[in-house]
Amino acid sequence: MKPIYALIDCNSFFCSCERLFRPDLNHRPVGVLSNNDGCFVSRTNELKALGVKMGDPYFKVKDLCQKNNVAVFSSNFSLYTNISDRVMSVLSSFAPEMEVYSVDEAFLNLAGLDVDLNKYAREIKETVFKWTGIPVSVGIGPTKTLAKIANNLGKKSQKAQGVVVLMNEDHQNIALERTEIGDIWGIGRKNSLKLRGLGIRNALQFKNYKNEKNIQKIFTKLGRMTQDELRGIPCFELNTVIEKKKEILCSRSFGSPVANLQGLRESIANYATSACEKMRKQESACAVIEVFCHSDPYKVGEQMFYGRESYKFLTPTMDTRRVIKYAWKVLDDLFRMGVLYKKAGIRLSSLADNEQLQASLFGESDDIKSLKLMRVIDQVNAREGANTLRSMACGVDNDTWKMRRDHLSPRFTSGWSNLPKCF
DNA sequence: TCTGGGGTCCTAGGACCC
DNA sequence: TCTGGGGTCCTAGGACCC
Repeated sequence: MKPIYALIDCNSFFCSCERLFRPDLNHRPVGVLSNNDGCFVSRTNELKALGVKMGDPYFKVKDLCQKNNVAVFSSNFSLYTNISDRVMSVLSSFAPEMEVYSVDEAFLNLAGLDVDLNKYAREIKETVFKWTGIPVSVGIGPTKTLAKIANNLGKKSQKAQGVVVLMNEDHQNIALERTEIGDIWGIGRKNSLKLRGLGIRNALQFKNYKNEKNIQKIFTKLGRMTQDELRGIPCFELNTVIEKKKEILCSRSFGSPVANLQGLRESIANYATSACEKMRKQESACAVIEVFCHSDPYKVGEQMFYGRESYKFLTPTMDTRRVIKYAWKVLDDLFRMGVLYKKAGIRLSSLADNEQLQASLFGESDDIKSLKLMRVIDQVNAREGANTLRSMACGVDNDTWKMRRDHLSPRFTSGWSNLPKCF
């Protein structure tokens, strides 16, 4: 049976989450900042109308925001994932198959359902809003890429009211003509420039471009598949099983620059700790770690320093202590006196299922005791709160490298003391 | 003063093997 | 002296996504 994809996308998701607990913000422009209060990662329509773009650094538009009474928030991911779970749970009742594509998007396969697609899409939208308070848009098409395009149009068009169905080719062609080449899912900045070089400006022209070999050559297999998807030929399937991550990365920019090795070591120990926690949660162990640190790439007139190096374990490990120990060795090699570091991070890769753990004849390996210890630490931290138990390597009371979150909303859904009060 | 973080996939090219 | 060629695996780097 041919698939019928519905893409459901939450409107201005992070902002909508903030508004849930602050209905007074419903008609005010709202924006949510990235970590470190760096740049905008979510904007409501009112904020977009003021000309603030995705990724705009906050400091550049601070005045504009103040003048226009914009409500600005630091990102509060525990709140957003909590709300996301609720939205996904509602969505899952509308089709037998669902792929959670990101924190604010999901694909459903509606094939085989005996419904009027337009009506059903509206029902999905209204139900999610009624049960969670989050506004969503729904786009429907025979391929994921067309569903994405339908969804985008639904968001933009007043008439559509957040719902667009693109199941017949005439409608598809009209939609594709209105879609700029860079707005197609999978066509980014670089590739849209190259396509413009071929005289292709919108999605319809891309669909009708006949030299497929050329497309394959310039834009690789993914570009070719995207072209077929525009033609209604499904190339990307629904991924209904949640797969284990193939690599786990944890990195942060520092609140203020770090010049000493101790500060870097503490930050890396913290990032390693949270990366390892994630890794154990999916029952994996890593064979390779990579540590990186660099200075501020935006500082003009200063030499940019970028260091990265990896370490390969003889046997995969899931022991935070072992990861920190070798991450520090790598870091000590990377460290240069006199560099002002702006960001550091660690990547765990070559992840294997932890059942495959085996003792090494040479060197260290995880033993039963260390596995048990890690389990206990994870359990305690799950119950008592993150970082209740942690390595001394993570440091105490050293705030220099920590990130800034000056506009954080209360933890409405994850801290009793922050429950909204009604009196 | 102030510019995010966490992922995936694809390809090219080198190393290595027979 | 003559110095192949195909397959596989790994890695780095690029591009993309949200």
